[in-house]
Amino acid sequence: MPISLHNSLTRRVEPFTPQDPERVTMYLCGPTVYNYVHIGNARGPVVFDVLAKLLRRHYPNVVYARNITDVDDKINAAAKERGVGIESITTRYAQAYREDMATLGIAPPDVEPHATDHIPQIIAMIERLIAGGHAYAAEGHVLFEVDSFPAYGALSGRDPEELLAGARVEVAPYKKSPGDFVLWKPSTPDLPGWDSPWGRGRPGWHIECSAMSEAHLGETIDIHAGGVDLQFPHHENEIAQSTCAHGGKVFARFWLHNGMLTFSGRKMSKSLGNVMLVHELLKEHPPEALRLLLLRGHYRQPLDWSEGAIAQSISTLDGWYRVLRDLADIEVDTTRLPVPASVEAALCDDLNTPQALAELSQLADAARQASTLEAQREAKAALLGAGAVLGLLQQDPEAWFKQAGGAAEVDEARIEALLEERRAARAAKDFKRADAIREELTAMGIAIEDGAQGTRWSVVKG
RNA sequence: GGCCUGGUGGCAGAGUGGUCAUGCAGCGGCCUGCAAAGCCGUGUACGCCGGUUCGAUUCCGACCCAGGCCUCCA
Repeated sequence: MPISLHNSLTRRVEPFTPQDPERVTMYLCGPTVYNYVHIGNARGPVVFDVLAKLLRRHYPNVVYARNITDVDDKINAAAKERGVGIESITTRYAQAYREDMATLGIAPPDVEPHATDHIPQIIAMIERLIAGGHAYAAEGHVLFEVDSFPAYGALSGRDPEELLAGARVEVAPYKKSPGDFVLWKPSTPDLPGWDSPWGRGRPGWHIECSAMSEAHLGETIDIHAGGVDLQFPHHENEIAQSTCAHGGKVFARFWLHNGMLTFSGRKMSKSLGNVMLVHELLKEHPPEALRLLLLRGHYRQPLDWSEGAIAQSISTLDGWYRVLRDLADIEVDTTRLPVPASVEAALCDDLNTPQALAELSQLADAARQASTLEAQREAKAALLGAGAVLGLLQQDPEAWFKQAGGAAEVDEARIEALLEERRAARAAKDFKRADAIREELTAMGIAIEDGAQGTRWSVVKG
């Protein structure tokens, strides 16, 4: 089934055909590593992880790059504030980012370029831009000359003239035009810097992504993804830089933008101070529920984060894992899981994950009702296959039910002892005692179910 | 002010020019020692006003409201 994706360049859903089916390329703007990331920062990585998984089922070779920005004024500020070196900040938070992403079930990208490993490429690209008349040096800075690129503003639907009128920021005196942006800026001795034709300095933010995607994916890439808040100016600037550095070649054929995560209806952002750190959320909630929550809305729509939504996601996963637990003895070949057609169709339609999740619920119903061994095997494989492409349902059902919400400990021995005592009480028809034990377990945060296969327990998650 | 999204049942959230979204919660029943789970059944949903149409939640226009971007931002 062909994949269709909404392309921000045309504002339409278009059939996706790669430039080279033997090498499909995708780039996602990664984090600036100066602190832990918040859950809003994880939305893009999660939805585009699903896209990467989908693409890999359609094409033999997908190269997915997600960068690490490890040179930035915010990093410098954080290092100074804490009285530590730049590298101790970037190393620490890059590692924390990898861990957070992995815990959310996000597969590592094929390439994870670091900006500081690409300084020669950045300098070379800037030199090309200057040579081509698209950039100029001024007072130790190098600036991109927006007027040299007539298509500037096409992605975000902006008229360059109006942009200048709307500029809220004081315009630096060395700029030829207010819209010009920094490619290279000078560093003082206390700041990280590299020797360059323009003196010791450091790169601007936008040029990093252009240089890194060129280095690893080539001059024209198939898909460039990121949050919609990066559409302007970051992505617009990337297009300007890369197109001009590549003699007018198309930079990215498809631009995908995910909507913002909101909290009480407001964009979750560091500057508003309404952020929920992934690092903190993982202490209290099962990671899979957080991932599911991020996939419950269409990626281009805003999605509101709330405790209630987490609880709903947990309930949903409880239901699905209950089915898988009942089918635990059914053997399926997990190395070749099929993606059910209904789920495939939903995802191929501009990554409609809410629809895919609705289909997953149907598959769970079907699996629950399967009666013959063959039907059960098929239904379980379908459920696991659907889960695999979404990055869900991949753990042992028992592990799901027995894990605490976050880092809390579960005293299994004590639970088993109480359940054994309750079993004896029920056998003796001492229901008063049996119910008292159940209440005790409830107080411990343990729920139980009496079924045909005996009594099962699970941790009540928050 | 400019540009761009979106307003769907108690909540979340897809979708469609004319019979069903789906999930969570609720209600009734079956099952159960009682629960839980499961099963069966259950709800005058599509911001407002016009227009096009045999028929509009779906297309068009105006309006109201919410959110995002306008060089920190996923």
